[in-house]
Amino acid sequence: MTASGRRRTMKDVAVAANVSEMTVSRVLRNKGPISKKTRRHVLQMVENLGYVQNHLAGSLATSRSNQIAVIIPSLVNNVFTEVMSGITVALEKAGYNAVVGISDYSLEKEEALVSSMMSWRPAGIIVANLQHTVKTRNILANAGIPVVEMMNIAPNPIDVCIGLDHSAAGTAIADHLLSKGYRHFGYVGWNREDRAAHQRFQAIVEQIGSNNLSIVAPDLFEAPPNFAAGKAGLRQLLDIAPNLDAVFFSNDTAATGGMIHCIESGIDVPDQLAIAGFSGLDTGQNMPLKLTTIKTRRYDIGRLSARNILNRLAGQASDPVVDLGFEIIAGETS
Amino acid sequence: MTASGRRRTMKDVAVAANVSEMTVSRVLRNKGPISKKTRRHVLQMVENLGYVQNHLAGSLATSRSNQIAVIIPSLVNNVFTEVMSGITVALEKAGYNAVVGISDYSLEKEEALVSSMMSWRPAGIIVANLQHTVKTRNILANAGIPVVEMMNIAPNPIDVCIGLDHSAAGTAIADHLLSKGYRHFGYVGWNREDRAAHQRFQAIVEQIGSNNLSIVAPDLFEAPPNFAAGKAGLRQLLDIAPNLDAVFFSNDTAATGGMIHCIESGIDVPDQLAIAGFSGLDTGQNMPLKLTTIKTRRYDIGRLSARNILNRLAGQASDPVVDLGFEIIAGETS
DNA sequence: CACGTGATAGTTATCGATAACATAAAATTC
DNA sequence: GAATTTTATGTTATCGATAACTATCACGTG
Repeated sequence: MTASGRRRTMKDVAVAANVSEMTVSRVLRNKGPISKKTRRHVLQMVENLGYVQNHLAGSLATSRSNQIAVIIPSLVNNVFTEVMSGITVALEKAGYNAVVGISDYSLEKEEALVSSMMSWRPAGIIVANLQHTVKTRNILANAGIPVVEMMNIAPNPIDVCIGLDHSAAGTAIADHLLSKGYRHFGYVGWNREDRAAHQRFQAIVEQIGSNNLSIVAPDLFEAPPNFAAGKAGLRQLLDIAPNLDAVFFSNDTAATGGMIHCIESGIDVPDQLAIAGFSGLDTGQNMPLKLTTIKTRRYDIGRLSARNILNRLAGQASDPVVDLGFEIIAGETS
Repeated sequence: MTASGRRRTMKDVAVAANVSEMTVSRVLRNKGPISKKTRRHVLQMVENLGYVQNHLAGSLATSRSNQIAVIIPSLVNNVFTEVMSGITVALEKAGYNAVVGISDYSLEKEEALVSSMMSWRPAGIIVANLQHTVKTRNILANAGIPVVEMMNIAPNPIDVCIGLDHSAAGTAIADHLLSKGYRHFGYVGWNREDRAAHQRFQAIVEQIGSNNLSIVAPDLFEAPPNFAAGKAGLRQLLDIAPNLDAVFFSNDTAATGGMIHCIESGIDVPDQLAIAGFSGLDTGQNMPLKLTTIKTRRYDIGRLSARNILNRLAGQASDPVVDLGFEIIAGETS
């Protein structure tokens, strides 16, 4: 069917169909008036020649593209996978593509990625969190395209932010365990570069402090703890502080690992030790004991971030701050 | 710092630096001889103006880009996240970007994605698996860029394939359980659209059949089972066939769910029921009982797929078939 | 000291599309 | 049936860079 050889251009199609390039362009973009007959004929030639449009040229001419840049800290973290799913599904429906970069929780890498991606003149850009280098912020602020900072919210986003209030989430989960009567708290997590986790942690510490209690929070990891790290982390934490009666984990996956540690070590949950996570992942809700956690709307954060950009590209206005909230799941581990 | 207003072009920089556009271009690409002084000066102006190169124009002129298209079936599946990590890390090092599309295990969506992504003239393309529509295959075969089909291998890839032999993997895991003396087999999984899973399943069925034994494999799911589905799936399977002594899961996540079901239901693993997964994910290896499974080199598949493309772009040749193999993990669940 | 040689910088044509304007043919109006 | 829209198509200039070629200039050499 498609012949090999030199790359086909619009001209090839035009010649084959005996029309001008402009007509081909119009047919392919469904723009302007084209007779049914011409359209059919042109499309036939496109098919015959196996012609694929060159969006580089098109975008250069229109200075418009259907690519949306997305920069997230990690793909290993289940949370961002769900966010990404939301984004790609929403974009796909509108005929847009996501160009993904992984910053690995490094603001410097993020800066490099933003810079590099900008050079492709994306139609919009989605970044995670609100903390960026000065240069990143500068580029984004002057990009002239819709920017969404997702996951977290704050009063003054660069452009628009969509997510939840992590401080409030931290306070809420701390309150929950406090109200259940726990008094000896521990924390297993990582928040050196993960600003949102850090915010939650700070809120937890503060809330517990305001009840004149304290929390044991050793610096255990170099990255957000996964299942294995959560499991090992709880063991280490209990070595340091054996008399804890409740432990916060910085995410559900680590908390699930913690639960497994308890099962293995014969620690009774929640009577001997309460466990709380963050995210509300499926896995935690399907453990023998339903995990106490905070459910966030990850998929929706992705979906709405994408939609927000598409809407603004279509001329709609947007609130600068979109709070999708969160929900306490009072599980069986507390 | 960066002024707002009209987008800067290379010309703006050229004028500001009092040199030709070509000189600016040379400085920015580190190409051709440029005096130290001019280079410094030009870079200063770039900085001052906050100029960001327009790769659309550049790529159009050179018909070369630093974007690699990647199409995977799913992001929710942990396997592909690790693959993606491998890809992005490898690409990043070389200054390339990944453009990701999710096919959702649909060959039609894959076709649409391939078509759409090709229009951006990526430097290379990575797709998952070996099964594609005729049109997809056609486009890829005539794309004139390096193509990698990853995850699975077969004798005649479109261009290059990198992965493992799923039939052999199926045979191996079946052999393992057979050698342990299990005789009443069940299967929890999904393989309607997931060709690789289907291959493994077929090999399992065949191997078991050749020992004059059979396997109970109801059609339970609409998508690859996750943790919750694995858990529920095992329950359903045991309802149908209570006397099984060994169950294969199509992936580790589902198998882990199955283990949880056993813990909850007081089913003794492995004495009463053996469990086997596929992938060798971290989680399965950190359960109270180490999961019996097949370990695949997911990260490496991604990494090497990306490297393969980069190498070929640099003129190196490549074997058409790269088998990264697999490894049986004889865990404690069998 | 005239001349080749390498280092540095500039010119012109081009990549493949689309915007904006111009034109031709068909349909409508009076 | 001439005038006026409307519909369908073609022309030309342009988007922002780079390839390929050309033009300087400084410098050492026989």
